Amino acid sequence: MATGRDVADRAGTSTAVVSYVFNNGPRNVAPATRERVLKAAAELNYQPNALARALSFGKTSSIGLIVPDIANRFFGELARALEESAAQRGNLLLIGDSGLDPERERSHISAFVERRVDSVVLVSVMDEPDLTPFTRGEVPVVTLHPVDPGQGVSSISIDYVAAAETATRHLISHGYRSIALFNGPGDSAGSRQHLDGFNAAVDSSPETISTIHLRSQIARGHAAQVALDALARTDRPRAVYCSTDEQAYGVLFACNRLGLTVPDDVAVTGFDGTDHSAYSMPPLTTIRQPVPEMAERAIELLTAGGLGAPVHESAQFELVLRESCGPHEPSAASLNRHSS
Amino acid sequence: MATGRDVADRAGTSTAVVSYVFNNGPRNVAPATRERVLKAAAELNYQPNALARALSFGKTSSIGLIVPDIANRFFGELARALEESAAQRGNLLLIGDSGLDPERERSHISAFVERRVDSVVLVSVMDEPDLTPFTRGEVPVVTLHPVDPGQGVSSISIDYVAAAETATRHLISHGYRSIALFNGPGDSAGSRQHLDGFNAAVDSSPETISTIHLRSQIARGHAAQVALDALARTDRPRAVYCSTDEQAYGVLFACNRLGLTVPDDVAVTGFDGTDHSAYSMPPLTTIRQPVPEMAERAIELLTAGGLGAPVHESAQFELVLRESCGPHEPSAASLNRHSS
DNA sequence: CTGAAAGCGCTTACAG
DNA sequence: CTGAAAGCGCTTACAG
Repeated sequence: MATGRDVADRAGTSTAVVSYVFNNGPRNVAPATRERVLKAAAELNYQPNALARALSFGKTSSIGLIVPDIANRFFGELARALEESAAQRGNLLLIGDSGLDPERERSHISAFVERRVDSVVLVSVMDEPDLTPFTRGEVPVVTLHPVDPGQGVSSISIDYVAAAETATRHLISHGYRSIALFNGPGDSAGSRQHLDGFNAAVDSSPETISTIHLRSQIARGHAAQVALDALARTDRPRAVYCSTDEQAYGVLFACNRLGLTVPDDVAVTGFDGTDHSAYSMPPLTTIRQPVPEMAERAIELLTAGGLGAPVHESAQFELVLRESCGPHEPSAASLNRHSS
Repeated sequence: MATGRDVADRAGTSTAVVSYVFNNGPRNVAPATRERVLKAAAELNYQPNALARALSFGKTSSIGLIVPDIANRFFGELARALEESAAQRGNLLLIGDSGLDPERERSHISAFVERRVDSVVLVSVMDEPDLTPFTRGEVPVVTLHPVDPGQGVSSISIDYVAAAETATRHLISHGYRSIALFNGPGDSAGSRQHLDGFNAAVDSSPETISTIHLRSQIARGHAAQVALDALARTDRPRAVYCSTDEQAYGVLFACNRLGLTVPDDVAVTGFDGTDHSAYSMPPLTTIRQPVPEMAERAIELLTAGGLGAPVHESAQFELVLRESCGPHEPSAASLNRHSS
């Protein structure tokens, strides 16, 4: 591939001038010279080497994104939004998929710092990811979930506990007295937050609510299996709070297989609120995370320059009322928006 | 951040030696010296700069992937599979999302060649993407859809026409005589292939089949809208062949809204066959693309070294029989991936 | 086994 | 307005 040297030679000038014209600065170039350079570059199909540029310039104009599972719609929508916001500021978004594997996440973290991305957006698969490669590499990061303030990185996230409580309360307000918490796998910080919010709603209810706890992987198929078992029992719950939309789809599927009608036999709520939640059968009542806003804000923080003191911002979730919980009153709809 | 120079100084040696120990070659290093280097590196949190490394080494060990829409499950699964295959060979997969925008695709293409990825996997949003940046940058590329052989790049893809014909034939074999082709937007090469396969099946049928042509964006919501209009009519088709699973989900949703039962009132086939197709209501009969195999093969070609003559390989699709077309015979059922 | 030096392809003060 | 030169942080023949 042609280099700046080749272009300079052909244009009868120096590499400095080639650089000046390709960067519109920092020095002026005589119009005639600029023409010659452009012409030579075109003839040689010159494509500046971004590696060399970044090395001497000290910036790669790229932002890394690490997500647990890129095939999950929520992260797909997130990547799309981030990419858009990054592109608007002239940054390239590099997406790394951990495939739900901590080891792969770690390897992406070091790959990104070694490649000197300017900053990174992280959604970790771990409770306490090792962020030191970032901090000692001085690369600013914002996580999109709560993070220990001692880690020295920023975060933007909704209040999961409050959101879980809101959704559970909604179920209770429908009169359901037997509710399942359908949580994620393992004992992660995330699943604890769902549990806390769920319990808060149950405990503060004047009525007695009977609860059961179910868990499954996030994958739809696995959730369906677990739901199939749990809902086949005669003492099945009247409603189920799901910690992700994916799991809710699995529950919906299981109900359908068992001949159970949603919401008449079983009510269901989801969590995340990607646009597909409007097209499930029935459409899903769910907690919507404000993905575009979170993405925009994350990129804003990251491109604002320097790593100032870490900030921890909270984003507003929204309980989106649809059909999976039963009919709701018009007034209830507006009441339930923007809680917390 | 610490550099190799810093490490060398602290270890009382040269940068060459630092390089030798971090790369295990190409020269040997005395055990004692290696220890000192490792120790110094650890103390300084040394992270080799991959930019500089790539610049002098002439390889970035990274593969670019460009997809039309990363939020689409099919591309999500593809990215996951590619990432896996790439990682196994010590390569980082960089994912670029075009967001269905030709301009963004172009910008990713140049971004990737400027950053000197070693090779790229492309799924274009265009019929005839401009591949010259790749060819003149000498970066090997494989597209995952048919491509003009004159372009000088490789491709791996299923035979869309044959697949479309297979699915349509299946619909006809169920006895449906009024079939809609639910195609993608615009007059792309892709939609023409679906049309050709569809027509081939219809034309070769001994029975007369009445057909109508519908089109929508790939997005589920848009497909649902179009289906809602088309299926509300009294002369609605008895079956609909969809060019993607996403559109099929939209059709399923529309049927549900209209009180139509699938497959009793309307039969539906999808295309792509991501794992979610097993969990729609009802589970979707669809054409499955062998994503893991295609991904593995693509990475294999790309990492085999050098850009030999472009190859054009065809992958095997599979008609996965489920419930959205009506009951099928046991013999056919052996193809059924999911049973309930 | 180890080091000084050139080179990868850019950018940018510094002189002219 | 333009060029020679140093520097970004590595790797790797080439000498010792």
